[in-house]
Amino acid sequence: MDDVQWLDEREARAWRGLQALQLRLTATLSRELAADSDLSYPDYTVLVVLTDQPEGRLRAFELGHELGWEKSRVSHHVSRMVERGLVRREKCPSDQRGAYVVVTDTGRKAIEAAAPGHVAAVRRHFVDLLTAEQLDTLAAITDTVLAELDDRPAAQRTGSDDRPAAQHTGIDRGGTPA
Amino acid sequence: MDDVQWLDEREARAWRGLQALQLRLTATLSRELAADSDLSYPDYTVLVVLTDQPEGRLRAFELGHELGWEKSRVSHHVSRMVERGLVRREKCPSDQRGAYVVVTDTGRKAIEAAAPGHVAAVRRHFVDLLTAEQLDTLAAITDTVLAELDDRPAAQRTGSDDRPAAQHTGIDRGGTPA
DNA sequence: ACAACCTAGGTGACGTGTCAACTATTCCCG
DNA sequence: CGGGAATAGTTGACACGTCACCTAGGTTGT
Repeated sequence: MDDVQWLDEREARAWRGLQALQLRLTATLSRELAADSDLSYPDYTVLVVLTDQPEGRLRAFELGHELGWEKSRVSHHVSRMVERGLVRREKCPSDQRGAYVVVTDTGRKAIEAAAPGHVAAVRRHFVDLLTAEQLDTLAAITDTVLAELDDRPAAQRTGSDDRPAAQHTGIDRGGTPA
Repeated sequence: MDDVQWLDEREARAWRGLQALQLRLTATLSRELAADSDLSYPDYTVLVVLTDQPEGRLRAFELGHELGWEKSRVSHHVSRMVERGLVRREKCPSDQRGAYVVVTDTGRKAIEAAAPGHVAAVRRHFVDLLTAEQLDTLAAITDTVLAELDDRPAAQRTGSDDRPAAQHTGIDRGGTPA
């Protein structure tokens, strides 16, 4: 039974590194975000997507699609955010099943206050440490892997099966923060 | 107040990609692992580290150190694994505060059964999709970023502050599974 | 029109993680 | 030796995520 192809040294280094990176980097970023704002990291990503919309609103399934979240995760997290006044739900006139998630003024203020610090943290701990070539290679890697994952639909994700697009920390320079 | 350095296109692509990758890849791997074994992904990583030890045992803080986990996470997770018979706790004779975490026969059988499939999944969804150059670049990236994170100790981690080493899926070819 | 099916969303239970606080031991230094 | 500081580990409260399941509303085909 032992014709298993274990990872060789090069493969293991990359794989272990990726896992450690994920663990430590997201922990650090979410801790720093929590320390100087009232937002958790998931809160932040939701608000980024919503404030990117012209009306500050999105159907729940579209939000889930942007974030790559399952619908139940969207629902649970939106409920928590509603309790804290960051977003509110509105019913959808054209589809009686539907629900809009709308950013409130409180939510807008919160992300505007948090964004500069968070982007700085992303730079400090990640982006600014890498060369342009490394960034491009990383993007190529993620494209490859995500493309393969999208072939196999992978359980109940909201929306159809192209990969999530948002989750940024603010792309454009000089627009609204996030 | 708007002298914030937002991310440019190249930076945003890499950063978004990394986040999406992390989300989708870990979700897929842990779902597949759960589907064809009785182990969660955290269970698996704990058992990998323990079964790498000659005696199948490690002090709790060493385990946390290997995994990059905080001590309370170690404690909580070990408690859950004890309930399911995968590991047990033993007291440490040389340090009265201490506790060993020891893999049980059940635990050993579980990881031996799970490892081949999991390694195959890591290959299928990740390692085998990338070139040697991409793997090396990725390892370089993670080394750089983790080195920076280790400078700023980052809250209560178990043990000292060099970065976690294990979390592999089996490095050597032909050794024990894991 | 009607049944079968699909889609949008919510819910409850439960596993997972973090933080803060606490106990118990050990270390270290005057 | 004695007392403060560091270390090892646990615990409880709570945020986060997933799964399985449920409801209700739309869609499609005959």
